[in-house]
Amino acid sequence: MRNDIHTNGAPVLCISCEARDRGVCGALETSQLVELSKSSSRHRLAQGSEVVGECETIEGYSNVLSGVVKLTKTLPDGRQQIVGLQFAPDFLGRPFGKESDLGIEAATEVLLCSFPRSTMERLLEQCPALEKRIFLQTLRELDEARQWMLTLGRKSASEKIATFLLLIARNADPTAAYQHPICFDLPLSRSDIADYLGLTIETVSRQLTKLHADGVIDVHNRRVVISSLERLLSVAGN
Amino acid sequence: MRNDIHTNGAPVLCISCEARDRGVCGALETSQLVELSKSSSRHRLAQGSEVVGECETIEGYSNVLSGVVKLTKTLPDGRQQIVGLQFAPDFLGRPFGKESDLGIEAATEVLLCSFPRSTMERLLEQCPALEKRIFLQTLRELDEARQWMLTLGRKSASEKIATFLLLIARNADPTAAYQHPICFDLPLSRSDIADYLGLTIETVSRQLTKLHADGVIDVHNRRVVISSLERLLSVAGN
DNA sequence: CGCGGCATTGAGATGCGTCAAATGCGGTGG
DNA sequence: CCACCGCATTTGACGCATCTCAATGCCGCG
Repeated sequence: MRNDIHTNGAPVLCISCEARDRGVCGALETSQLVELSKSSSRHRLAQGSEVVGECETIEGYSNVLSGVVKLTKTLPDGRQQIVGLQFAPDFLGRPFGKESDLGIEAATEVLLCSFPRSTMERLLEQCPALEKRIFLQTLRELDEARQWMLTLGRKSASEKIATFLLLIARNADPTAAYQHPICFDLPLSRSDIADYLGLTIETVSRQLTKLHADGVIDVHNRRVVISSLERLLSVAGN
Repeated sequence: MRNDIHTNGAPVLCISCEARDRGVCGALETSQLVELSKSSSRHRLAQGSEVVGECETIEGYSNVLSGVVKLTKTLPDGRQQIVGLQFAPDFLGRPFGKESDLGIEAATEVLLCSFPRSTMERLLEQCPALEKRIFLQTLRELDEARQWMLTLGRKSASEKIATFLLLIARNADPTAAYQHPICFDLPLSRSDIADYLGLTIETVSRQLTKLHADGVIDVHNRRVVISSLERLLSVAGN
C-alpha cells in the first residue's frame, strides 16, 4: 500500500473516494482506513441484479460509490413497494445483525465498495465515531422514510410525480441545481417509479405527459428537463 | 433517594418501571440511573395535547410509560399523515440535535418520564450502551416505517384496516395475544386511524362495519373483539 | 426485417373521496 | 330525571381519480 505524504497515507483507492469525506469512511483514522481497505473489494453490479434477497443475512457491508440502489418490500401476491433509494455515498448494510425483510436491488448499474462483516464489526467496536456516522445515516433514512409516508398516504398522483422529480433532481447533481433549466436522467424505469410512488406505470406515464402538456417539464424516455421549477414546486405541494 | 438492598439501589420510581428493563434505562448502571432520576420528572398529558410542535427544538427526552403517542406530518393545506405510533416503553426524542419536522401528540392520555437535554447528552457520552439502545430502537422504527410504507402504497382500504387492527392487537396486550377471542380498545379515534392509514374517516368506518358484517370482528365505539383471527390475517394479506 | 422490452395512449370499470344527512352517546343544565 | 346540545361516528348518494385491460408506438438487437 502506497503511502503518499499529501494524503496522510490513505490507501490509493480511497484518496478520491466520495465515501471518504461524505460517507462513513470519513469517521476512520488513516490507520483504520488502511486496515479496512485491505479487506475491501469493489463490485460492479448490472442493472436489476439483486444485492441480497429478502430475509437472507447480508454477507457484508458496502458503500454505494455510484448508481442507485433500491430497497423493496413485497406482498405475497407480488405487489411491490420501493421503501428507499440509496445514492452515493450511502452506506448499505445493517449493523447488529438481524437484517430486516428487505429486497436490495441495483436500480441502475451500481459500483459498490464492500467489506466483510467481521472486519466491519471489529472496527465498529474500536471506533465509536464510525458507529455514530452510521447512526446519523440511519436517522436520516428514518426522516426520509417518514417524509415519504406523507407522500404515499396523502398526496395525489400528480403531486407524487412532482415530488419524485424534485427528489431525483436534488440527488442527481447537487452542483447543477442552479443551472436553468435543470435537466437529468431518471435512474428508475417507469415500473420502478410506480413502485416507489404506490401507483401504476400507466398513471406515472399519464402524469408525466400531463406535466409536459402543462409546460412544466420536457420528457423523452428517461431524460427530463425541468422547464419551470417554480411550477413543479407548486405541483409538489410543499 | 432511597437505596433499597433488594433492588441494588435503584431509585424507587424506577424499580417497577417498564423502561428499566425493556426501555432505554435498561442500559444504565445503577449509579447512572440514580443520577438520571434526580433530574427526571413525570408528566401526565391529556389526550390531544402536543408534546412538541413541528420544527421546534424538543426541550428534552422522554420515555413513554403509558398511553400512545402519535408522530405526524402535515402538508401546508392541512392534510395530515401519522408516520409513527409510540407505545410504552418507547423512547421519545432525537439524539444529536436537529429534530426533524415532526408533530408529536398524545393520542390517548399519556404518562411520560422526561429528562433534560443536558443530562441525557452527558449520559450518552459516558455510556455507549445507552447510545446503542437508542440506535437499536431507531433501527426498529425504520423497519416499522418501511413496513408501513408498503401498507400505505400498495394495500387496499380493507387490507389497511385489517393490518391496523392486528398492529394494535399485538401492542395492546402481548400477554393477552393467546386469549380467544382477542379483544382490546382502540387507542385512536376514527380520524387518527384515517390519518394513519391514508384514508378518510368515512372509509375507515365503512371498512370496520364491513369486517363486522363479514363476521370477522365486533366493534362498538372503540371496543374491538376479533372473532376470527384467521380471517383477519387473511384480509390483511401478509 | 422481425422480435421483445419498455413506454404511451385509450376506453371502461371501480374503489375511494366528497358532501350531506342521520344516528348515537356523553355531558350539562333546567 | 329528562331535554337539549355538541361531537364522534355511521350511512347514503354521487363523482372522480386511479386502476385495469387492451392496443399501439418506439427502439435496440439479433
